[in-house]
Amino acid sequence: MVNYWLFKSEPSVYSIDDMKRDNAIYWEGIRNYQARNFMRACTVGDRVLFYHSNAKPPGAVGECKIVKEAWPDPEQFNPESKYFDPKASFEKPRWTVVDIEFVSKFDRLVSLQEMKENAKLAEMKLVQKGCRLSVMPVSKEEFEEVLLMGKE
DNA sequence: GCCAACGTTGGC
DNA sequence: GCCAACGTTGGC
Repeated sequence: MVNYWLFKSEPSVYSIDDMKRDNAIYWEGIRNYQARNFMRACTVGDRVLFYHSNAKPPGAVGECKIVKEAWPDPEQFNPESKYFDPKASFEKPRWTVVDIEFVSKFDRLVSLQEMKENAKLAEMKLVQKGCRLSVMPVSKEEFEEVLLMGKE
């Protein structure tokens, strides 16, 4: 079964254009348990909305897919990394990454405001107040609606 | 740059 | 286990 997700990234740190250039990466640096647990539920072939947060304007900009399921985030073991976690060990890793691959960049950005204004997306986690999750599930219908909004 | 909404930490 | 203090996220 295919699941649908939304991954947030700050474009000043890593944008959809970086994603397009690199083609496939592991999604490093998630340090929130809820987001981590969603990543652990990702399966190969799941579809991902790529979202620009802290941007002007914030919004969905493209599509990716899961190509490798959860494995330990190597950054947690690296003292030089800003994602280093002294409480993590090889025996007991705390944090997880998944590998994603670029699928497409939207013709146009689908802004957060547009998504809030679309009645079909009223139940979407993203548009609900106080949602700061950087990895979150999306329904099939919501995913397809956002894809449609990103065309033309 | 501000600040609301959370999540995490650590003293007790 | 409570909760105050602190840190982070992310829209505006």
